[in-house]
Amino acid sequence: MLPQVFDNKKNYMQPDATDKKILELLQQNAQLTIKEIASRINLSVTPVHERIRKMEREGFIDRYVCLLNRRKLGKSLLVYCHVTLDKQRKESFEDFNQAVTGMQEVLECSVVSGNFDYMLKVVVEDAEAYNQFYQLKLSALKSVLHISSYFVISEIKYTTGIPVR
Amino acid sequence: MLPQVFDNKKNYMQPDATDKKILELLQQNAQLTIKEIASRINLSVTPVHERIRKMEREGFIDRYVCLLNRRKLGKSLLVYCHVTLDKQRKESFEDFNQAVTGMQEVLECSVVSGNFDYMLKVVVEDAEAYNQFYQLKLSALKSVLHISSYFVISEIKYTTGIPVR
DNA sequence: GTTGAAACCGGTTGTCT
DNA sequence: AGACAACCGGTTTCAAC
Repeated sequence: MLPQVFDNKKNYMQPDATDKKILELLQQNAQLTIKEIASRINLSVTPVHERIRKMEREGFIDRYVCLLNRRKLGKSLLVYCHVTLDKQRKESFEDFNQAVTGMQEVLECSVVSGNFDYMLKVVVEDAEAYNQFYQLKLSALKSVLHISSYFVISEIKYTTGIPVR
Repeated sequence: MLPQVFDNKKNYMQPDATDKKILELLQQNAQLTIKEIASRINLSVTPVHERIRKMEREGFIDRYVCLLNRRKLGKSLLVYCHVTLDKQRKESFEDFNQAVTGMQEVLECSVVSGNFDYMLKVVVEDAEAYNQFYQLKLSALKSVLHISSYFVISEIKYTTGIPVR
């Protein structure tokens, strides 16, 4: 008998071609009924249902959300920021991570390679609201040394769907 | 009687506080049943149902999607790119917009203010896959003059939920 | 993997307040 | 505009193939 470490194939399960088709459809429209998905990929409802549940259990499907129209809700301004931290302070990164996680205006925040430390994506009402955010929240953090702001003039493409082929 | 241009309040309908609570919940978890939402905001199912349908009709709710775990699906590398176009060529922007819209690796693409023209968010398998994308797809476009790539080392925050308060 | 059936539950609609 | 109840359709589970 093989030692346990070699006996766990099921933990490394990967979606097959059929699973990937299902994921593609759900990434575009999570409201599709199982019935509808089944008919599009020429299967019956039972296996489609089982595949979806399995992928949810295994963590391939993170969660289901609705996407709102930010303009309609008055959040017309999108800004990408480059942030550089003060490396002198040992706890800068932890402090900044925690602060940013709590800011509703910040949709995305990543540590990046290059001549600055963080890339942020920020959503606010307008230029004045961004000024408030910039002055009172972001640059107010002790860990922040420098910020560059890039205002979005036109959104060409936005999708949450990752390639699954 | 008022001229027609003043007689269209319904076209400028905005969500009230109850609507916004519903949107907040659906942004976090679109699988919540109407029943569950109703109980959380102390209403019965009928008004919740009507409010959701209205916001879908009016375009406040764009669509419902499922979010996948990109690492589990082998797309481990996230890259932000700054792209500068060749302004000599009149049709550069249209060409670039169209090309990028068709690239599955590009999740986000925006025209920005500043010392470059576009901000892109790209998802690929690994460094080698990014090299392929960079060499064969992005820098292969005639309209592209310059590209700077910023590799994501650590994703601190990612949400699709915009602030609705 | 398929079919069919059955139980269940949520969405949907109409009526009433 | 909200509550209540009845109906309909999809989900979920099961058995048998």
